[in-house]
Amino acid sequence: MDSTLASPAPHPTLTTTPSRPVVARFCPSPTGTPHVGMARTALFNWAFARHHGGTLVFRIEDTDAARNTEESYAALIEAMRWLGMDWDEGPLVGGPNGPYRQSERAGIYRDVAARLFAAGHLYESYSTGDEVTARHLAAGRDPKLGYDNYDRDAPLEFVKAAIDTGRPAVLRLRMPDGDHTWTDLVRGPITFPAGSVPDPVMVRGSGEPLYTLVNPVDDALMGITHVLRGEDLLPSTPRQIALYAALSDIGVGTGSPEFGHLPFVMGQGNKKLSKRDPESSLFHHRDAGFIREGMVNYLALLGFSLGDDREVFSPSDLVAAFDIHRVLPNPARFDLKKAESINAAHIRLLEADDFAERLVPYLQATGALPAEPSAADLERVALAAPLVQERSNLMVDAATMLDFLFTRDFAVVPAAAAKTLTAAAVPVLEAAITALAAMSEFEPAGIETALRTALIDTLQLKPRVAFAAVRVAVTGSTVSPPLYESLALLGRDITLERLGAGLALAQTS
RNA sequence: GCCCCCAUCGUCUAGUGGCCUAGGACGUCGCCCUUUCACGGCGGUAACACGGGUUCGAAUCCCGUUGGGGGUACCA
Repeated sequence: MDSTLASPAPHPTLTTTPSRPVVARFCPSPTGTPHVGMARTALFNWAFARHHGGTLVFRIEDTDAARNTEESYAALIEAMRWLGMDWDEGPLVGGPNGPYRQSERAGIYRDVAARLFAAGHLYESYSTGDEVTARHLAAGRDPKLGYDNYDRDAPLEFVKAAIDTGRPAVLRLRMPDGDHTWTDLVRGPITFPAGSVPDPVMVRGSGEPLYTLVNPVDDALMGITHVLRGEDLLPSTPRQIALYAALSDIGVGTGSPEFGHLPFVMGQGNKKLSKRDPESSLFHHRDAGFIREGMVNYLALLGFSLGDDREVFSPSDLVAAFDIHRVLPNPARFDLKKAESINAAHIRLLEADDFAERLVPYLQATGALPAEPSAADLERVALAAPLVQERSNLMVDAATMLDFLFTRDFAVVPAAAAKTLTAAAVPVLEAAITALAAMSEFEPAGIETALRTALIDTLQLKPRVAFAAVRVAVTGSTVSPPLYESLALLGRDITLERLGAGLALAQTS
């Protein structure tokens, strides 16, 4: 479904610097299970890099040893692979600027921090939060104001007293004077007024570097040209830009990348999709039956559109059309209904054998298929899959509808039995059994003829009444794939057996 | 409190001053097709937050208000 798209005019900064190839990055922290908002951020970086023929760096920000786990690191990789997003530098593939896990880069940060300090960009700060507040109060300022930059030129006695008590110093970045301004790729010009950004802490008293230092240092060292990230990081941009300038000054990197702040992905109400919410879990949706094309497509629609009225598109369509300047600045709600509808469209687009193949794990998850299905099992899946491909929004819908064909402990859904397998169904099932038992060859067209003759013509029943009883008795549910094909696939023996059991149920109702 | 961001149908969006009595999709409602469920088809419902400007003309530009969100850490 690739198609040629009229490309909108590229942004000036992207066309006037062709000598600077795009290097984007995706740098999650391995905490918890992959989040749909995180996946959307990864997707936009991936699409951006691929659209511009650039490089995608995948970096793991695991400096917080207390919160990071190997398990979620593995989940991150799995998520990227499932969605089909490849990377040019990072875990598993390596690259010229490794290592790509921050936990393995401690020496680099120590070195850079020392040089920044030596050059005067970082300074030692001894003030505690209480002291800062006390100074604000004494000066008649709002005590909620942030750090007051006091230690830039703290009196010698203050410093000596602090050292005497054994209090360690943190290292702060000396922010430049004047307004802090940049042109955001999705929001346009943004300005933080002079004095509104206090000198931020870069290195803890313990000597450990903070995210505020580590993230820009790696971006500089890895040659990142474009940073696309969540809008929660927007207020931290001024201090990052200041850091890039300081880094550039000591010979690390070549200045600031461009920034684009992506809108939040919201849940119900006006809240960010929380990590506690199952709807936020990428794998939850995969297990529920989203296919990667559907998930990628829906995620792309959260803040982006092609501009025409086309909403169903492939990952390669996305790459071809992606334009960071078309990304909307306002938050988008994750709407499961819409997501499922997009997913359904992609399921229908699948080749029949591809769909059958992807169905296997879902049939295994329900227990319909064994862990190692036989060739006959797979053959049966291939024959049955086309019956449900068009009627499934999610892969589990398909697996659920097909369960009656595979299950060994068949049982009619109680609600369906109560509704359909009543006394009125007795003559219907009796006639169906007689008609089907008399058939010579058990195939769909013949089954249709036999049932229509016996039930519609002879018993003078409405089709919806006649077939409902047969459907429930044989498939266990009022909802099923097309009836004649289903019976044929099940085979005559099992069909008659289930009709007999259904008849017994109806007689005792 | 202070700083920043955001604002078109319930939801995602199209829309970059006239093509807009605002288009599409999801949802929802009704009808058609139909052995169930889907698919498909037809039709309905429903929005430019508010107030001022600028302009011959504003959903589109500017200002303000209101509302929502984020930040304000020796978390990331």
